[in-house]
Amino acid sequence: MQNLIKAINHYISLSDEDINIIDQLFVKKELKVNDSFLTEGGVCKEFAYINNGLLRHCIINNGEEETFYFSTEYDFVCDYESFINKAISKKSIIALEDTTIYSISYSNMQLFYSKVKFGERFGRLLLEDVFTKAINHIISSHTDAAEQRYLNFMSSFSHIQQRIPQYYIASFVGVTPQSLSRIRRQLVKK
Amino acid sequence: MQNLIKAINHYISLSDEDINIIDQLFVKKELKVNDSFLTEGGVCKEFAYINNGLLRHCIINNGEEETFYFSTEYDFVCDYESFINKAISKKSIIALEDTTIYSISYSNMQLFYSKVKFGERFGRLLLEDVFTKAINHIISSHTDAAEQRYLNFMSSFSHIQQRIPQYYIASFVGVTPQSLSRIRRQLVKK
DNA sequence: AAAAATCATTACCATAGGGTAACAAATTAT
DNA sequence: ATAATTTGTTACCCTATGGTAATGATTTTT
Repeated sequence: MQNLIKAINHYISLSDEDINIIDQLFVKKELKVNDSFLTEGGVCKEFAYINNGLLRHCIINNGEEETFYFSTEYDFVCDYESFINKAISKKSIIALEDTTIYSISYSNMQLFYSKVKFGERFGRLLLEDVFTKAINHIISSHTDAAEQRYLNFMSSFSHIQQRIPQYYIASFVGVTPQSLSRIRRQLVKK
Repeated sequence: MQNLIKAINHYISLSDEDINIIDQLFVKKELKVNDSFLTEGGVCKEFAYINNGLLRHCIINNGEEETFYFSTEYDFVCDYESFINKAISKKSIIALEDTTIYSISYSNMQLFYSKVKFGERFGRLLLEDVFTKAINHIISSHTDAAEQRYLNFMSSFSHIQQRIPQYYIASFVGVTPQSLSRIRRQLVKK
């Protein structure tokens, strides 16, 4: 729970009372490899902090599963669209490694916003961060060719890059594993 | 100012006092065609609501200008990354039409968050909306071929589609104007 | 350890989209 | 109205990436 407190504290300052509240609202959960945090067709019922482990966000398109994001230790994870609107999600979030999370339900999250002194501000600041990353991701995928997108991935996710199989990286980069392999070969040449 | 109040009121309920505050914090501004709301290399010093008009978000890459978003009447507009961190922006936001905005400075925005009763919540809820759209955009550009991305554009921006030149649409879709022309021809055939 | 399964690489051909250029259509300026 | 400029379309060739298949390499299972 220490890490979670630290992560929230990064955005807002927490009183002892706030910490107590957080302690009561979040629940520790364990995911084994291949367990789902969220499954396509269900509703995302929790917002979570990853204490350790690695998750993969994917979506099925024309029967093809595409990986579009990775979340790892010290990240917050959620399908906001589904969580916020209690809407059916098209996404799945699946453990690539055994993962420990601190999870909070929707209703508890609302309590967090109202009871923690700067709770709303935390929500806003966290979203500002993730939104900013999302925009940069959009621009990169708009602007950059596959090789550069791969390099972008390698620098954005340098800390977890060795823990992810090539074919998921290929999917994230938006190419086939064959193309990624070719791109990697060309990069070695240089 | 009526429209702005309505737009904020969509997310949070506003007291008369709140409305008074908003009235004092936002400033009406006019942009002529080709005027910039934000210029590359500068800092985004304002967050704004578009009362009427049309803006184009772009970024320069290898000397090539790429359009990656459009904002129009009833939208909020800002380069969050720059605004929040007072950081140099790589983006420009330029008027495609004469545009009227209600603008608020960074420091006034902080006053908004603290003085308007549910100000922080407004910030969070608005970001939840824009973030959700961003994610869907990422997934679409990840998943869909050019023709489908064009169709997605046509449905997401159906209300303003006729007001935007083809070459900006092509850029948004991520193809050359020649390719877009080809795609459009093929769609007509069908 | 051997066999099976999974993952990564390479090769070959097919195709979507880029680049250049020419032209056509539409808009703007004179 | 005419000329000039800007925007959109078409054609041609080229390149990056996809798809299929075969082969190696690695990991997992027995």
